[in-house]
Amino acid sequence: MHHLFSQIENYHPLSAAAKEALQDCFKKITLSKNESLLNEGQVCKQLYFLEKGAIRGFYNLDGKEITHWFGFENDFVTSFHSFITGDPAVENIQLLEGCVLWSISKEQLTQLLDQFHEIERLVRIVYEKYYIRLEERFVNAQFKTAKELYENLLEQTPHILERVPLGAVASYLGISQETLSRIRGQF
Amino acid sequence: MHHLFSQIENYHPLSAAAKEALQDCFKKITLSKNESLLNEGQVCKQLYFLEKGAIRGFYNLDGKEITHWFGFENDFVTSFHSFITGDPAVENIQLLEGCVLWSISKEQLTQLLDQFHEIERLVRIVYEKYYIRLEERFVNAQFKTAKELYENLLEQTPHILERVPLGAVASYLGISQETLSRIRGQF
DNA sequence: TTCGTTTTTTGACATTGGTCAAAAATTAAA
DNA sequence: TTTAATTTTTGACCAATGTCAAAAAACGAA
Repeated sequence: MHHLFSQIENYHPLSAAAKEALQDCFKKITLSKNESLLNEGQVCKQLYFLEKGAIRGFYNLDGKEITHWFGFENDFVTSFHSFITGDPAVENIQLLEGCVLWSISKEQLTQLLDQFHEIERLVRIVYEKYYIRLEERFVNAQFKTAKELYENLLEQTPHILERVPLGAVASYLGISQETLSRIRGQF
Repeated sequence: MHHLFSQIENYHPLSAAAKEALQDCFKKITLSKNESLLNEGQVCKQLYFLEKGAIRGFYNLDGKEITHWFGFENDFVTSFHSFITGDPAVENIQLLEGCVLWSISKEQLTQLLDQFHEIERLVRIVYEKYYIRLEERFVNAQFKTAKELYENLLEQTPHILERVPLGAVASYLGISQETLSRIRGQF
């Protein structure tokens, strides 16, 4: 809990009242490797904070699993589209390692957003960071060769290569596993 | 102004007080084709609402202009990274057509966010929509052939093809202009 | 440890899409 | 109009990367 709040206050400091209200909502969850947080077709009603472990989001395309994001320590994790719109998710969320998570429901969060301007602000600021992150990833992806993508990954997020099976990394980069394996062999 | 507010209230309804405060901040701007809203290296201090016209954001890569987004009627437009972080922008914003815009400064917006919880909420909700849009574009882009990208564009945003020079569309899709031209010839 | 499963690597080959250069078509300006 | 500038198309060629199949390596469970 401590950890969660120190991260939250990294984004935006909160009053004691807001903190208390948040504390009452977040529930601790411990799950082990390969378990699922969400399966496609389900509506994602929870937002998670990942205290420890690794997670991936993936969808199915022509019988292949395409991993389109990873979550690690201190990431907020959810199936964003589904969480916001209430539509069934097209993606699955699965643990790559045993994880410690904190969970809050959309309902609870909605109430807190009504009650506390400062929590609305917190969320707004979190969104800004995540938007920028996504934008950077997007711009970085286009017009790069497979080799450049690999080098970027090595530089910017080497932990992904250390903690995630190669197949998932390849689809994350948008290249085939064979190509990634060959590139990697060159180093 | 009318128009701007009817769009804003589409995202989130506002009290009379909040509306008034917003009205005092937004300034109308009219610019003509090929003019720039922002050049790379400048800090983007304005958020724009595009009432009429078309805009593109592009950056330079190996001497080529890569258009990575378009703005059309009813879009909010800014160099997001720069606007949020205060860093110099890596991108340029240029008019593809004569435009009518409404402009608000970051300073003004920050004040309004302090004063009105409901404006903070408005912004939060706008972010959600734009995040989802970007996410969809990203997922749609990866693992598609050039032809599929073109077909998607035809289906989902045909106005882009009608109002934007081919070179800009090609880089937006992440393919070469020649390839786009050839694909287009097949139809 | 050993067997079976999963993951990663390697090889051969096909294909998409990039590049460069020039021609054609379109648009804008004089 | 006529000319100049810009945009789009076409052709020839080639490099990067995907696919399929099989071998090798790594991992896990009994």
